[in-house]
Amino acid sequence: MRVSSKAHYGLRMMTELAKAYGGGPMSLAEVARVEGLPLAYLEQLAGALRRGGLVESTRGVHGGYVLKRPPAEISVLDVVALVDGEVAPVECVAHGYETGSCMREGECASRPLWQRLKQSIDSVLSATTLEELVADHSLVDAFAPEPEPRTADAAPATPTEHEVINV
Amino acid sequence: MRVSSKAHYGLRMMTELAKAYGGGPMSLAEVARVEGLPLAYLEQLAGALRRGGLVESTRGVHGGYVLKRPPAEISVLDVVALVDGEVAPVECVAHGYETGSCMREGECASRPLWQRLKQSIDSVLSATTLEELVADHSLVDAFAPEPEPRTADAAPATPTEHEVINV
DNA sequence: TACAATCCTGACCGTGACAGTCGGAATTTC
DNA sequence: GAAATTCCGACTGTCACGGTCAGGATTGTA
Repeated sequence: MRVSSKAHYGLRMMTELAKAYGGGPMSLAEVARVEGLPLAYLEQLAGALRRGGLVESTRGVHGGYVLKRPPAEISVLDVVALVDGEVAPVECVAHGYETGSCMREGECASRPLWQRLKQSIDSVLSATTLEELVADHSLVDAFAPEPEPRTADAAPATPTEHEVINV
Repeated sequence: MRVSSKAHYGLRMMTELAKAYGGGPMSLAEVARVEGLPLAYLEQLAGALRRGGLVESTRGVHGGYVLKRPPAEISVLDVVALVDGEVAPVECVAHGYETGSCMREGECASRPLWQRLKQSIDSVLSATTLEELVADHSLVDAFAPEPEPRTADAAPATPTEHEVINV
């Protein structure tokens, strides 16, 4: 139940491109420098994002990458799905699943659960756009130098935010 | 973004124990037979569940495992967390995370997102108990001998179930 | 025209987690 | 004592992940 750092890197790259949106293309070398990520690795991820239609590339001296759609129209899910493959907690709720290939299908007690889980994850990830990410970021820069010290030691669970699921 | 089959196995085992709840202990050999899982592997998982306080074991000829709490009071999250380790999409939102060990902390644009995601996952997983799992299951057994033949060829996605998220 | 900056591709590789096995010890019942 | 069980540690094979490398293709600039 982890987000791969591949996806994480992809997201950071896309965030940079989102910041640069409107201007000229941004080179991977620049992204790698700013974010402190290995260039050669970014090239792979960028390829996936391009093939997926999220970015456009131009070669040559002042080349680089540009978002194909405005940041507000690219969700985190779009990015993660492209670099990481489809997000599905278990094979039988994946997109291309063929009925019957699991056996246990009739007796499987937990499939509805996994479907709920996938729904929930998809919902959260598709509700956040690149625009919001860069917006949050500048916000964090502006305010909140310290992240609000808790009174007592932090409680492990946070049942107070249960309604967060109704996005 | 997958549930390991470790967690899946653990859940299947716990479901069996939930069915057997109220009677005597159930042996792993029995679980392995019924669920078609490798015994030696189950032993590892059972150990984790026992150390985590979810089950109780008795050795010897009629020994086996028993749930320590009624199925209605054990959530899927309890099980997954024990066999799989804490469920956190990314390190910096994990339970034992120490502030400052990430660097990028100030500039990190996506941490709130991961926190939302974790919340969402936790919420779904802790909302389902073992009791519900076995209940769903018997329901499936009782009705629906055939999984309702679709009229046309099955549609790949199921956008009709979007409201499934509001559980 | 040469060169430098880019994208682009495929191959390669080390490490670690996962899934699973094995052998044997300890405990209990019959 | 024998059989059924839990318990434990060590071992292993496979595979995805994270990352590197070498080189080719394309394009702007001097």
